[in-house]
Amino acid sequence: MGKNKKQAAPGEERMQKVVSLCKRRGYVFQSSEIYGGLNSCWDYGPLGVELKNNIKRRWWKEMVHSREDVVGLDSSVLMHPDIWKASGHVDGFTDPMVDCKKCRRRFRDDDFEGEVCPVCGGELTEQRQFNLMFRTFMGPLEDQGSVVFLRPETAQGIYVNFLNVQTSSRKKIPFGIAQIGKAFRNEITPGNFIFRMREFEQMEMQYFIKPDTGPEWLEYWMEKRMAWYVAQGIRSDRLHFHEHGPDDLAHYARAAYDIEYDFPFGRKELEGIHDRGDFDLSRHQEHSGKKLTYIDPAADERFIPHIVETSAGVDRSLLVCLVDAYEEEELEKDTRVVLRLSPQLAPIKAAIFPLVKRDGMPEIARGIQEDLTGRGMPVFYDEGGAVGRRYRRQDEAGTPFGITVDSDTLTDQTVTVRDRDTMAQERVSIDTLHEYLVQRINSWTPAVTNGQSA
RNA sequence: GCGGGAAUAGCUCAGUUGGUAGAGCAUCAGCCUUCCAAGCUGAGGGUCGCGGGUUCGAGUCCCGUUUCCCGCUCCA
Repeated sequence: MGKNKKQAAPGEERMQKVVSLCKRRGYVFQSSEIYGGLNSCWDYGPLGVELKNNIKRRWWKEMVHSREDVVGLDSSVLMHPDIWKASGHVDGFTDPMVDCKKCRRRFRDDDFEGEVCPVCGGELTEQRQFNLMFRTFMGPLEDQGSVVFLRPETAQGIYVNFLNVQTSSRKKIPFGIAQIGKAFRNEITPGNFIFRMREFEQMEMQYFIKPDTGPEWLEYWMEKRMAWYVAQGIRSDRLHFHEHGPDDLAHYARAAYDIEYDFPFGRKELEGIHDRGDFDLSRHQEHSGKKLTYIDPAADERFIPHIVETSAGVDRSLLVCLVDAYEEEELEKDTRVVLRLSPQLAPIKAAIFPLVKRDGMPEIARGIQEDLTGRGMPVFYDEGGAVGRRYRRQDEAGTPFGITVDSDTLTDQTVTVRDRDTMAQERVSIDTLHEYLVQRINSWTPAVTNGQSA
């Protein structure tokens, strides 16, 4: 127990430890740090970018490559300003707000009528506009006619390309369009590390369906998306569905479920799965004047498709991976900090150590490193300090396998492969090492969670 | 945006009533070591978040500002 240390709530403390580890090991740095930092912006370090890319790659593989009914898209961040009128973002994202000077509460101006605070009766500030979209200018002239917005979501880029994609890919309904990309929101209150940032990345899939088949597809995608998180190794007992009630249902949605996770700072949204009906395409048809009708001559059908979307945050997924994987394991002599990332997501797949720096062990270890690297496997070589210490460093970084060259290697050409999670060792022949590791990584399945959160 | 707390080496922190910075760990270079942190020797690294002010002198006092954390609003 510390002396005058602030009493941190257990969750808060755990969160700080993850943030600290992120910086120490090169997962996440604060943006513009040497200039004092920039609020709500974070940079991904060498390990962070690997983890992030792995998450995106696995999402894409599941949502696009492993299906014949979903194709990809990469639309631009800057789009025609009218798109945001059609989408409702110009109105919906511009909230008139007032604050109570007495009790400090904040209200949407349209939440109530009157001159005083509905809670305490105190005096209110003047109405202020909060536009959650970032504005900038297209071209060198900064006048009203050149205003464009940084997209606050990637979905609209999909909707406005619906016909392009559908006709060029010759997809028939039902089919989906997937996209991964940055989005920007001037959040009133960012925070909780990378949970709510003003610049963030989304993984979205818009699934176009026949009218009024929303409920069944909603159910289908809810199940798929939940299973995806579990397959990435996230503890299922920390994942939950949350149904939006009539009050918190967005303007575009007919029905909406969130996948939520029990973060150290509370149960928060990870991904939204929404039945958007025909809201989006109807609105764009109306605003653009272009017919956005799906036509199937064979079936003699024409209609504006309905949409079920799955909209996930890349950064939030990454945070969940880290928070979920972080564990402090009490051993006899010390505490082991281990990041139990799925081997498929782990930035470094294996670390290679010579047990001692002599008898040619470093040379053999270097040879193994070169071989694995040459085959495209991210590995790490380390010969500094005692081997136990080197194992621990990799435990923190989430590296699933430790390969050690010892004196037996000199005679029988085998190495030990040490498992991050169990610390158990196995002897493997060097010439089958790559195959062995690939097999271990690909065959990995999440452990069954026992319902007990740490 | 409002209220509360914080900011000193990469990390965790110490710094007495204001006298111009220290520890452990980490890093690097050696040495030693046959498998799970904390063996030995040495080295590098800080204009104490930033900007003002008070003072002969500010990490220490005052003001402003930025950032982070905790509460109120949002939702990927």
